[in-house]
Amino acid sequence: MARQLARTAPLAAKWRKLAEGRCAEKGERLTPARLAVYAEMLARRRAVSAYELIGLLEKRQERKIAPLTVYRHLDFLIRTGLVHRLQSTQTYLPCDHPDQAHESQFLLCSSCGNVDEVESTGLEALLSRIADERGFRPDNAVVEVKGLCGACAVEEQD
Amino acid sequence: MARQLARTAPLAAKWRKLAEGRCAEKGERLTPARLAVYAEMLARRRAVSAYELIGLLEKRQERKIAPLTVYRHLDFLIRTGLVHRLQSTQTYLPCDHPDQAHESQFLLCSSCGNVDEVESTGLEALLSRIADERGFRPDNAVVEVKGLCGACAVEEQD
DNA sequence: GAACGATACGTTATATTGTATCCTTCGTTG
DNA sequence: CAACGAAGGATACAATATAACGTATCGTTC
Repeated sequence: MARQLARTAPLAAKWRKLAEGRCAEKGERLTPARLAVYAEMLARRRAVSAYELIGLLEKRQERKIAPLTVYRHLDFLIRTGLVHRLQSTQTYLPCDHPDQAHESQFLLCSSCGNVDEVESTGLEALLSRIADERGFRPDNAVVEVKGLCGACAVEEQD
Repeated sequence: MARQLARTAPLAAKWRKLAEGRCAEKGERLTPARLAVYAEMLARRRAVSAYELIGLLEKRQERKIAPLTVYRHLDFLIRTGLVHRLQSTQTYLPCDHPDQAHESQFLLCSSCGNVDEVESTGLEALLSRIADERGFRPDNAVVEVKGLCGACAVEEQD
């Protein structure tokens, strides 16, 4: 197992602490395999598909990894709020707001692929109100805006 | 071709007119095959997956239909605003607001599967503002709220 | 109406994303 | 350490979506 640990992407203490904290809160176990997947995602800091992630992990660990394995780890990471799934691109992104669990909204740049995670309580409130008016009891909301990020919008003007 | 037309789901004049109007606006062609897919979707009036739709069409037309065919028709229907794609369930739903093109938000019931299409200009405005504050130039927004519809929420109380 | 370009359609194969099943391993707890 | 439940692994497969290529159809222009 020491070998496997040695082949995990470097993980800043900040993120490790965060993961430990979340697991403690939710009564989940933070295993090396789970941590390895999280570390790999943090090493990229961008949205990756599940299969991209498999490739990255296989390369780092020099062994085959079954899709199901990664999907289970992703489930875990999403359950604990450490990772978000972007529905409109079927990709996964480590949460960028370590402070506390929350609902997020995302701005996806269709040019450079960058994703900006934002948190608007105003938007959440409005969504709640809209649901409420229709007798709908909301559980969770997917809000993903596609467009051009600031940098790419500027470039395009030229 | 008469055979194929005969095996198209019935399509109320209202929806046919709508499709014709949208095509005229956008310079698209409204072919029998496209209309058949639209009619099939309207006959269900609920969100269906692409492969469900293939099955329905194959049954009605008594012949094999390649996935790509249906995906192309779906592209067309989405382009013309006649159909929405629900990102969080990878399903497709005929638009329920025939008046004019628009951005929609969706309330998806996780119990009965019903989808309520709503249109909130307030929400759109807020999303624009959030994007604008970050220099993001929005193109289109995915807003999909999962939860329990009124009817299912009541049932669950028992 | 013949020729042409653009759009739509069909077929085959394949890529991508995600699950089912079954068994093994690990960690805790008594 | 025995027993139990959670986590991990292997194999197979299901579901969703696209690539590449050729053919047919439509609309225009001559």
